[in-house]
Amino acid sequence: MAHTMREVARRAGVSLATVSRVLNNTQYISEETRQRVLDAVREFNYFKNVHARRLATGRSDLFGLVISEIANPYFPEIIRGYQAMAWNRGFDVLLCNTEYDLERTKAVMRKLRESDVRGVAIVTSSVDRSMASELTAAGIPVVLCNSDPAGKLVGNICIQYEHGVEKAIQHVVELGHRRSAVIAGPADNRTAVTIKNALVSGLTARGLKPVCVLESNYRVDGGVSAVRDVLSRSEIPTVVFCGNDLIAMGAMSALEESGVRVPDDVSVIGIDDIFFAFLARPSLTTISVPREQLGVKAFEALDRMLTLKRHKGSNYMVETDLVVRRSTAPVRRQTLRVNS
Amino acid sequence: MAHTMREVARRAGVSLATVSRVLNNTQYISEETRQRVLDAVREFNYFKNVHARRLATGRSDLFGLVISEIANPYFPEIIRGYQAMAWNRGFDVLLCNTEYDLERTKAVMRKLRESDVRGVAIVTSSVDRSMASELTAAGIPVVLCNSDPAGKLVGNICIQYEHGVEKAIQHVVELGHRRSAVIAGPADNRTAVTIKNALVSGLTARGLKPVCVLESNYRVDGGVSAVRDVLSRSEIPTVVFCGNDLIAMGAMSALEESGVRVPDDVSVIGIDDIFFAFLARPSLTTISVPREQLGVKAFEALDRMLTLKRHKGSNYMVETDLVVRRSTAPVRRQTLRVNS
DNA sequence: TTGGCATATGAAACCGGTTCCAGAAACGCG
DNA sequence: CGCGTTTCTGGAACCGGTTTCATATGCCAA
Repeated sequence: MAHTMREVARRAGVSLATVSRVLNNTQYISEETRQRVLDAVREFNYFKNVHARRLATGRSDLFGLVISEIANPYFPEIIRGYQAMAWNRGFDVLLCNTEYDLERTKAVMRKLRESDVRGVAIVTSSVDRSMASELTAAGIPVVLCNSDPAGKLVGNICIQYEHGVEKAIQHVVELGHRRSAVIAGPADNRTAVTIKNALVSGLTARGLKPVCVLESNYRVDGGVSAVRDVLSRSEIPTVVFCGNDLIAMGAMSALEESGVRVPDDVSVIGIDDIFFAFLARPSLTTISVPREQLGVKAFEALDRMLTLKRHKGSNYMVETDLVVRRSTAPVRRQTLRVNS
Repeated sequence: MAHTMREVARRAGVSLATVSRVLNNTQYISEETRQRVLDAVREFNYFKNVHARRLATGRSDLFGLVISEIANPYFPEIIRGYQAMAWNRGFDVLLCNTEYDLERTKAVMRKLRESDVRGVAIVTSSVDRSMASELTAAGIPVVLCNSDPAGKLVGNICIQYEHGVEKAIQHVVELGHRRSAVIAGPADNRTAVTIKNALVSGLTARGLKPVCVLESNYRVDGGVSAVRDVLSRSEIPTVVFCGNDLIAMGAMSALEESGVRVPDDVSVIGIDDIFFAFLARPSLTTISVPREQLGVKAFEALDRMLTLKRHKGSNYMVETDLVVRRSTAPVRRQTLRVNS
């Protein structure tokens, strides 16, 4: 077992309280005593026990971050932004993934409460507000993503897909496209629905009403099978809007596999601008979401709620934008022929 | 503030100890008392405080995992494997990233000690053994990756690159290649050096001595600039071995940009088989590393050391294999011409 | 009837820190 | 010189649980 503060105190010939004061830089401590204590600390290679400290202070220097799965390339930048903020302020991050599983999500909420974290950012829409209320009920501030407006102990960060979507539509209109398709994310996902609606209404408003709107999972294989579906129909679109970049990559693969060239025959647009979007071939035109900034904002939102005496949350927003790469091109006039 | 066990005890009309017993399923407790306590718990929506529990038991139900950066696509699967093991056994994971920064790394080690985690897996070679010794000195078992042989409180998991490398070389030999190049990872990275040596000696042994061996960072841009270097030389290789998949992707980009076709003119081989390797165009031939399994093994190694009375660590290994995709092809006879 | 054991519960010590309160020493000022 | 401050330190309560030890009851065998 490691050394305790008592041992250090005894070694330095001072009281427990004094050691604590030296280590926390509080109160008046004579330079001489400080040195004696620090020497003893060094000698024992002493470390404070976080758990004891947390218990004693009643505060936990921990912030929670809830994502759905680490393997999803959407999250890394969010984590990084959030974690950087926390670390810089001397806090730690408890990273939890729901794995899209309800039981697991409940366990996560429980864990967060037990650890009495100072605040929790939930950046996946696989957790709905009612689950979060368990945290707020315990007085823990929460910030959500694309959820309902903020309230007591609840902040909300809205990703403004509209602007990016608008620019994307503008882009394809300029390229002369007339027939579009939408491959949205899962229908039970708040964000996916928001995006789908933004796309469909935006396209319709510009006279580009999609020839089909499909639902899919948020993974590559979802994009693959959705494209097969699209290609099996009578009317083939010249541009496909995808609910995220993974779907878009699956879509591109499947298109190429069927002998449809991207972007010559069909243009593809994704959402998120994940790290690999620019490495795809052709590199992916996509609506970028400032994810690192999202992580930063999420932390700030929590920090703010904690300092305010009335723990009223606020609404924040982050903007999206279009990143034009090589997966979009002008329409070709002739009709498309698809391989068997 | 949340409710405490004392309040629950008072509400249920029992003692503190009894509540603890009910909640931990220890000792003899009458069914009637149990129910009364559970009712009170439900009524207050009571949660135990982890910190208090940890302090009281002296154990921390936490395992540490040290990586270099979350944004690196090498890590997600490792994290997932490790975390899954921990969760299934009722443990939590404290995820720490060094960001390749020495100060930060020290802070991480400190943090891990303070949190008195049960064990730590260090799966990045940016942390050397001497840093880890701070943990073992405190009696915390550690498992490393591609490090020195195991010892007291130290386990080691070796990724057997040799087999995968051997198969990769076999593969390119069969394709008729004669001139190779190696773009290795950073020279100050243990693993990168191991791989480089395996490649160079393997290639040399098969009469394919590389025309050049470059060092690079482990990122895409590293691959890009390394390829520029390669192409500026008099002798152009027909196959390029890369230290990881990101380098390989950068290499492919840079090659295509210079008008060199992959795999027609030059074949490219990566290492790791990250998620995006199969999405690259052309899809990347690569030496796969079973990363999820690595995470699982790392946890098992720690678990084992903890149960053994003598905390002697063991050596483990995980195998690599070649995944042939589209970035490798038979050599073409004619000489390659490079764009300006 | 009594001794012994299993069952059920409470009182209190303890984990390793923080912090309040009090007291001592040193200092400044009238 | 005496008194109020400021500086420095120790004692002890406390955070919220776990766990040991002691006690009480019920039951069965001797």
